[in-house]
Order: sequence, then structure tokens, then C-alpha cells
Amino acid sequence: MTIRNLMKKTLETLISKALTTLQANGILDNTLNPTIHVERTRDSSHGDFATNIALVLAKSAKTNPRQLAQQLIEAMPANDIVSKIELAGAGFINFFIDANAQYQIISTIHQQGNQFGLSQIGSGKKVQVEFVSANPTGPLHVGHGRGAAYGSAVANLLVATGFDVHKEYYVNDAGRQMDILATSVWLRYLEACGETLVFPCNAYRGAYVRDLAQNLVSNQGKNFVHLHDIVFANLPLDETDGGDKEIYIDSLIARAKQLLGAEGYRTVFDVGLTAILEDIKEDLAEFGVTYHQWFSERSLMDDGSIENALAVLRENNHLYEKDGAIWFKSSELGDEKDRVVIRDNGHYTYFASDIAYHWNKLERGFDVLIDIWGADHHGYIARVKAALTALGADENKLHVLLVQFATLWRGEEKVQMSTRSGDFVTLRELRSEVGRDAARFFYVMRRSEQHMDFDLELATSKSNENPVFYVQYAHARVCSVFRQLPEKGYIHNVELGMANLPELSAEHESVLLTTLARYPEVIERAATQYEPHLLINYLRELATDFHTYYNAHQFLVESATLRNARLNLISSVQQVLVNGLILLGISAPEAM
RNA sequence: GCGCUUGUAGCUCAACUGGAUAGAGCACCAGCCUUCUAAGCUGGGGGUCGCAGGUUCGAGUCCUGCCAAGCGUACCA
Repeated sequence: MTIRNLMKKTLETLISKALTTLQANGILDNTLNPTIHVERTRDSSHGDFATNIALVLAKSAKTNPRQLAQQLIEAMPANDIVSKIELAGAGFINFFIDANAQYQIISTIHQQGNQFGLSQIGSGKKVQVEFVSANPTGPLHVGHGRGAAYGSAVANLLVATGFDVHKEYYVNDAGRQMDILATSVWLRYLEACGETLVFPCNAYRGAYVRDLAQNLVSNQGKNFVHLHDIVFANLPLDETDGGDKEIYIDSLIARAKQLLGAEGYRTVFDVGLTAILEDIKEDLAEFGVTYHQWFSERSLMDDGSIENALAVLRENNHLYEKDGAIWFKSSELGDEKDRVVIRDNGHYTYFASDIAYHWNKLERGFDVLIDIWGADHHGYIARVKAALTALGADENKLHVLLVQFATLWRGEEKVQMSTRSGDFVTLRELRSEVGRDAARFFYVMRRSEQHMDFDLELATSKSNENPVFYVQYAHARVCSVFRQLPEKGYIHNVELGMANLPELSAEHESVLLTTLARYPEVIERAATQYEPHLLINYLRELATDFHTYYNAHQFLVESATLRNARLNLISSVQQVLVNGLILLGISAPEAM
């Protein structure tokens, strides 16, 4: 148990005892069983912790809050860690923690080391976190990067708070988009083999498609070449010629399947799929993002999962047929309208496999499902929740977290991004420009649902204005101090420092002690709220407190007792910075 | 039209989920900065929390109605 929990628990016990006393005296109703809420104060003149219990209970106790607070204070037993209890404001009870108790945080951090801040509030609950899950139709772009940084930070936080976390990437290796990719590769392959053709406007136009086609040439030679006139015979018009681009690309897909045969088509398809998937895996790994499982959508088709899931829906009377398609009655379960699960051409929709996928997740026994999606998919939430309900599950098990896209800036200038013509900024490009640490930091710096501006210039600048730099530099600065120790002929005597912690009486020092003690609370909150930006904010605060302390005081002073006490304090800062940065996937350099 | 999200200082964003005087960083202003543990330091001004109602001891936070922006509103994924 952390020192913070000890303190908070102690205070809660005191309040609880006071309440019992008042109940015994008939001042409060015996049936009352309020949840006691103790929180940190914002203003140090209000002490260290405060409770609003008197304000909450005043009405039912038919008394005014200040009077009730006063009675509670009088009924409160004495305790070592509390130096003073005050009635304040409208009826707050403020607790002042004894100075000696404040110092304990330093020995706690030294004892617990990289375990400091971890907790068991998750109590082993099984949580599945599914994130990124971008279609393997091309490289990851900067939008996916934010989902990756956010998802992996959330997962790390959940692990740190005692959840049993399973990270997963859903691979859309089936479906129409992948067919379009396969067809795009094949057409580029035909070009590479000397055919001249007009590339469909709805096909994937990125340069990487040519590379994939080149692979196909090297592996397969001219096995898949068909004459232009045969390939394009009797096709509807493309959009540029006044036709429909969707119909056109679909007929080209059909043509590819027909000319290549099932086996040949699968070969072309898999060349694209495996290469792109490998690229995505490598990209994410270099970004510090790893998974327990890459879950194949195709496997859901192959093993009958989709059929099974739909069978359950059919049994429960949630499906019907209309216009040659099979519909799911999601409108009865909170969705705007019903949704097609089997198209009139007999193919499953993406939604059908997603129903099966979520069914599969539930079958695997997860207590909580977290889906992290781009905000543009928000309209999808209602139907997936409807599906869970229809499958007989509790829709509240599913938490969909939305990530807004980031706008890239280079100083004052907005970086243009367009997904048309494949001219987007990839995650790889971003990483090579600003580096992994800055990318991860900036991505998670804002609340995920907040649109964010990502300033590439700021992210790479070596100045205090760059928050990544500022936090990492605080860590490096501590390291630098410890490097200078031997140069000055000192050694770090931890025991001597611990014995003299009360010498840390400067204002900057007590501020740091409080900030350090807050770390476990921040982790807990960031984890349970899925808000890693709270951790970033905290680390920036800790860094600020440290830098101002550094500017105000010498650490390597003559006095051995004060010197070692200060060294213990700053090595605690170092430890907490490391612990926090690790959770965010950001390095803590020893020198900068 | 309907739905989701967002709206807080000139700019980018916080605010312990209903608490006390709404906070940071840029930018701006004023001092300091021959020495120090390189990436300056210290202080200051700046707010109708989109608007209007409501709920209660108490609202940036909750409810209602407007206004604005982004996204969505496929038998695409």
C-alpha cells in the first residue's frame, strides 16, 4: 500500500469514527451510510486534504453544514499524521498533515523503486484493449499514430493498476477494401510488365502499391499477365468517363478473380496483405507499441464465427430479410436505423464480422472491452452496442474511446495532408522527423477526444518550451548531479539522508514532497479514466517543481546531512520521472 | 434535418467528475542575468468558462433550449 493510500485511509477512518459517534449521540440518523470523500486541496492554506462530508450530510441531518462540521471535528479521534484539523469555508473540514509524515514519501519511493505508483485496484480484472486496427491497405499515417500512442499508454496504465490486459489489433484481412488493394496491386503489376492502362480513380494510388507490384514481378514473373484488351473488355465506365467509380472498381475486382482464378487471386491478395502487415508491425514495434494478438477478420469467416453469431441473433429474433438482404434490428436497441449484415449479393458486411468479433471477445471471458477508434467512426458505437445486447451480453462492458485526428503544424504553417492520391504523412515520416519520444509525448499530451495541434518544430526544439525536452531534461539534470558527486569527492549516503529528512524545510522542498506523493493518485485516475494526458500534465508539473528547486538551491552543499537529504529527494524525483515516462513509452535519457 | 464530439486568457490546452479565489505553457510587460549544477532567472497584467434559463448550500462541470465548429448519417471498411 502506498503512503498516500495510508494517509487517505487514515483520514477516512477518522471521519468514519466521528460519524459513528454523532450517530450514537443521536445527532445523525443511524441509517445514514454516506461515502466519505477525501480529496487533496488546491490551495495549501486549506491544508493537505479536505472533505465535504458536512456539506453533503447537512440537509438530511437538518442542520447547517458549518455546525455539523464543527461537531464532526470535535468527535474526531487524535492521530499521529494529522497536525491540525480546521473548519473552513461553507463547511469544509481541512486536514493538515504532520511534517514528519510528509517526509515518509521519500523512503517509500526509495524502497519501492520502479514499483512506486503501482496498485492493485484492477484486482486482476480481464481487460481487452483493441487499438489502431487500421486496414492493411497501406502504411499507417499520423492519424493512426495517435491511436497507437494513446492505446498503448492506456494499456500500460491498466497494467500498472492491476488489470490483466490483453492488447489486440484487429486485422481487416477480408472485405472489399482489401479486394481493391489486391486489384490495385495487380494493375500496377500489369503496368510493370509492360501493359499500358488507365488506373481506376477508386484504386489505391500510393507509391507503395508499385513496390508491392514489383515484389509480385520478382516472385511470380509473368504468371499473372493478361492482355489489356481482355482485362478491360466490357467494363462499365469509370467516374472520369461519367460512370460510377464504385461499380467500376467492383467489376474490375470480379474481373481479376475471374482471370486469375481463386488461387492466383489469393496469391496476389496475400502479397499485398503480408507485406503491408509486416510493415505495420515493424512500424508499431519501432514506435514501442506491441500486441498480444493480431486477430484476423478472415479467420472469423473461415471458422464459421460469423455464421454462429448471426445464428444467435436469428434465434433471438433480431434479424429479418428485406430487399434481398439480411438486416439486424438495431433500431430496437438504441441505434438510429436497422443495419444490413448480409448484402443482397450474399456477402457479409463489415458489421457482420464485427458482431462476430465482439461475440468472440466476450466468449474469451473479458470483463471489460475497450475499443479505441478514430472519432470519425463514432456513428458506429450504437450499432455495436446494440449487437452486444442482442447477443445477450451487457453493453456496458464495452467502452469505446474516440481519438480525434491531429493537425500537423511546422511553426506557423499547417502541413497539408490529403488521403486522396495517397499523399498523406505516414507515421514513419513523423517518427523520423521528430523521433519516437516526442511523437508519443505530443500525441498523448491532450485529452484524446480533443482535436489537437501537433507542432513539429516545437517537438524537435531543444528548449524549455518543448515539454518533452523539459521533462526529460529534469531527469537528465538529476543524473548530471549524481555524476558530479564523485568529482567533488562525495558519495551518496542514503541512510544519512533519510535520518535527516527534516532538514528539507525549504518551501521548494515541501512543494516537491507533495507533488511526489500525488503520483500514485495520478496513475490511478489516469488509468481508471483512460486519460493518459493526466500523467503527462503531472510529469510537466513535477519537472517544473524540480527545475525551480534546482534554480533556487544548491544540492551539493557542504553539510553532509542536508546534502544527502537533498540527494534522496532528487533521486526520488528521478525515480518518479522514470516510472511515469516508462508508462508512456518515452525514454528517460541520462544526459542530453 | 437528425446523431455524436467540441466550445475555458490573444494562441495551445488543464481543471482531482458538483466544491473554496478557474490554472499552466507560449505571446505580452517589468526587473535581474561578470560567478554558479549549459539549454536563463524572478515577478506582473490578462477571464461574462459560446449564449440564455433551470436544478441546490455551491455549477466550467448536471438538465433544457438556442449559437458556432468538426465528424457521422452506405447493402464501404
